[in-house]
Amino acid sequence: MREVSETVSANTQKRVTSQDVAREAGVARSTVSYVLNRTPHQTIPDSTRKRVLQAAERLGYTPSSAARTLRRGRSDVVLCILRAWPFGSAAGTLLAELTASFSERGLSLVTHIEGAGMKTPDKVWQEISPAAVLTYHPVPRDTERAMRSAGVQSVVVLFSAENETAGNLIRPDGRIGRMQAEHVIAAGHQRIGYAYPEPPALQDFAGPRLQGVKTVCSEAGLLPPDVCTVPLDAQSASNAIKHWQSLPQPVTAVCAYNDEVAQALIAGARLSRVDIPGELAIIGADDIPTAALATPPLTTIRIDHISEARRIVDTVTATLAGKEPPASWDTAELFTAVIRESA
Amino acid sequence: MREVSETVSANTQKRVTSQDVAREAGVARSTVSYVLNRTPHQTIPDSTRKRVLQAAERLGYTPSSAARTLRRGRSDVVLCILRAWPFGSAAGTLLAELTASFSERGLSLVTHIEGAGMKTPDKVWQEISPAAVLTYHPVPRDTERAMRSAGVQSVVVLFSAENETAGNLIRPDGRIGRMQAEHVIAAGHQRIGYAYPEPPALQDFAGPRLQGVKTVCSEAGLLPPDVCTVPLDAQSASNAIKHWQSLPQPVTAVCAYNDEVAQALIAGARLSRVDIPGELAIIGADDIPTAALATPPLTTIRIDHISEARRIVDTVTATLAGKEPPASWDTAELFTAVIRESA
DNA sequence: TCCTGTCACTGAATCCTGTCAGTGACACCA
DNA sequence: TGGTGTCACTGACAGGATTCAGTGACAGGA
Repeated sequence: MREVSETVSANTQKRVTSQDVAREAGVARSTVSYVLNRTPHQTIPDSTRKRVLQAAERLGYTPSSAARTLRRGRSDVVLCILRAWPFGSAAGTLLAELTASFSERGLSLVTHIEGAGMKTPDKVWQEISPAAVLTYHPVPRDTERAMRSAGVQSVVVLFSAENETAGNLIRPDGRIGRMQAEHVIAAGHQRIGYAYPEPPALQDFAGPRLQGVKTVCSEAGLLPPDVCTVPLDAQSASNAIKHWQSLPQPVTAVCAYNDEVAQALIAGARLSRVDIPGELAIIGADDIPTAALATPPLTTIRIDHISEARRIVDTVTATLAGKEPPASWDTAELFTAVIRESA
Repeated sequence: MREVSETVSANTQKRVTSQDVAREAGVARSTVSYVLNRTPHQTIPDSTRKRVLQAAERLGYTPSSAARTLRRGRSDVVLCILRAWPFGSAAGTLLAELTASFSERGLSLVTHIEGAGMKTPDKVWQEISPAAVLTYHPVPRDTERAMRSAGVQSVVVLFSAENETAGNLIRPDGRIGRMQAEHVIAAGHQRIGYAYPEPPALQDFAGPRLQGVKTVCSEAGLLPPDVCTVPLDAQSASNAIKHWQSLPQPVTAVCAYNDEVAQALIAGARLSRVDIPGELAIIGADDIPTAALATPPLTTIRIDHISEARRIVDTVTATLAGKEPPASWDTAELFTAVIRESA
């Protein structure tokens, strides 16, 4: 009883507004606003400024983001929408880097992970009217229009074959496939396999990587890579390996979509007593923390999330300022081959 | 030149307001509001309702979240604040489950991953005035007060020794440690080691788990577990294993903070040619996707993120409704031991 | 002395929505 | 015929911050 009423009264507490601060400092609301926002071309003597600042501090004033957003027509929030794909620690580090870079520009980043089995694609963007939306998957034309008319100024699609229009920033993941293939071909392998991930949500990522491998194979005059979908369990991986070894011209090196798939392959190889890298070379991608801990340690392609984040932030801020976003990626600093023992 | 001006004009496009919809449908603005919100006790004939709905559709009307939030005094957004710890796929699945559960209750979840090396702890919560804030780390008293006075109605701390006050929901991770220890003791082990994670951000999680192991050891009349901090590389893990084996009464089973640490131990064991589970049993926690793929497959404690999400959502919605949140967790359905080969 | 310009500040309009208090029109009952 | 009640809808205000267009006081120049 008592606790309930306490909770209620706590909820009922009035908000401290700039009006209250103005009263406390003995000035008009507008003056408070000018002081707090350091509005240019408004001359405020230090004495007044200090009075206002102290009053705000004393009352614990927090400006209402809703009111400010309403007035200014846009917020300082950037929304990143992620599909509920099984993402690993790579996403975590990228998000942390993005947050840091955006906050240097006065923007704050929030992420929305789409729900698992949701009926309607939800519309968080209309709940928080962000200044910009970032997605890692294609956005339908009319959804984009709806976002725009809801006040979103910049919609940046990070991955998608479809949305390759101006303002969008497609990470050149084909380059990852290229580097994988180049590495194993340089090591003397002549027939290459590709381990494709199972979850459909990963399509947009896997497609370009596979394409890179294909391109290199054809440039080198080799047969195209033999593609197997490899779910994350040892038995399936073992089957894939058997398939590759039973081909007329057997596969001796496999490029895996990412390090998790690569680790599945390692587990599968152990099951069928196939030696890695002796009988089969395996190269992963992403360089997740456990890649170095595998048996044998995984050769992989590392993605530099710091420079990735920087480029994304540059694009968004340019678009918000109405400028033309900068050109494309500096691939050289984005991807690095990490050579360990598996290939 | 042309492109810039196009961008600008695109930005300048007017927002479609409920006023526009009203004009289009030939009714008053309030009527539009009543129709769109299905306000109870307002009788609107179907003909008018349809006219309004169609007008809204035709104009592509999206209500301004800022104005609505301003008016109602609170938004329907729940903000989850995460430290930039190196989180794995466990966090991803939990977040997806949370999103789905919240959206059933009409709330949308966004996540803020705190930046890597940021000077001031940033204040996203005052950028989006959420209805509730969820954190996985302790919140200072005055920060909580500031949130409350900024309109946040419910602050729920999911993990913390300090914030064990009403309304907070502390996941009983001690139970995970208990289950790990009980499993290896039941298998006959007499001396237990604990592999503690290195990143300081993981303290709040690791502490309770370790405590659970300690409790079980003392209940069973064994020596307390020997604790080593194990960074995620094979060499460090190998050193830890050597240390455990050199003790007067050597450790024969290790409980690892999580599966990643456990995988590091496996890699370390391979380096020093220690057989698992023959010479050393290892049990992890979290059951991440690669746990089943390790060599040998990892015995671990799985966390049921679906029931975890449900409980969290129940707590938040109860608090928002002014009711007393439900009692504590149903541990039995939350954690399950997954027995594989490593212990 | 009068005019102009800067300083320091204020009043009011604006952004868009939710909601309360009405208001005609019409039906129903006595 | 007069009174009551529901229906279907409208007008106006509130919510908090930003910002434009002033305004009174004072200094400086002619």
